[in-house]
Amino acid sequence: MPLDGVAPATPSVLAEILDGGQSFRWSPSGDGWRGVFGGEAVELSAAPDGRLSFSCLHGEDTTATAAALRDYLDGNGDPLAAADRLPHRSDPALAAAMAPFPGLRILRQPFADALIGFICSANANIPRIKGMVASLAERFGEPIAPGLYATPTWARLAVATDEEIAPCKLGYRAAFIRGAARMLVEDSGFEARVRAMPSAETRVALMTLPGVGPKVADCVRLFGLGQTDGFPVDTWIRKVMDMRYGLDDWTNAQVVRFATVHFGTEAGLAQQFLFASARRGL
DNA sequence: GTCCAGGCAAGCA
DNA sequence: TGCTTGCATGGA
Repeated sequence: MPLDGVAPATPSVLAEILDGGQSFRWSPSGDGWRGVFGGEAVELSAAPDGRLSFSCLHGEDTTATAAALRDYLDGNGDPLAAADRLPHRSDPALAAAMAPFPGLRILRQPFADALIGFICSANANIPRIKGMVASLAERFGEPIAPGLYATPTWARLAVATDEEIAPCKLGYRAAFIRGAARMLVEDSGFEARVRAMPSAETRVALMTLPGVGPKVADCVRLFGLGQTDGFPVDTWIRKVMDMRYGLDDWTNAQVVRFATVHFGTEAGLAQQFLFASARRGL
């Protein structure tokens, strides 16, 4: 059925939104996508003109799923207006990166989805991250539709045994996931507290979790907490900033500061345009 | 077989 | 504060 109240996205832009490295929970299905966020499982597709439609893969209450999906896709935001607030008029490299992806937006993922995904992301490529996240969900999450499993709870992950978690092939990330889960179970107010913090404090607080350094903290801020000024610097962004902005001899911390000043409150969206563009070799 | 991957933590200068 | 190294493993 139609998904109202969400800015349009062409099929190629929808693909970049869902499967471009923000979330690791979507896979191609027919002419659209099938995926999970939190405890929702849906199919989602875009018409050539950008109109979105979806179907709920579980339960009866399609209205609640539509509302959740609208929020996930930033239905209250205006991606074109947000993009226009970026300094594309004076920044040709940014303008070139933006052109292929009109309507690209930052997903508003559940905190746990972002934290689990990006702890797993350390030193792994996107296909592998998707495998790790799917494996964790299948093993520790509740089944919600055929072949689809909800994001595991912290409580369940906190008590995962070595034997249980080994088949997920997380490598050294297994200790990070379990350690973070234990901290979040121990401190049940953590998420609400960091949500109420200013960006800089949120970043420091997130970095107290095992497996969360500056880059993962910025990913969680941006994708899981709606802090749009987050500017994660990974290997791809590092290359872009070196080549296009001449920052070769800057540290990552300096690059983050540059991006915050140059791109402003929508720095995260700029980052996503640059990331998408770089990864496609544009 | 080699290189790389949406890095982090620990050790050290 | 900033640099170096080790880390588990699979994808390309």
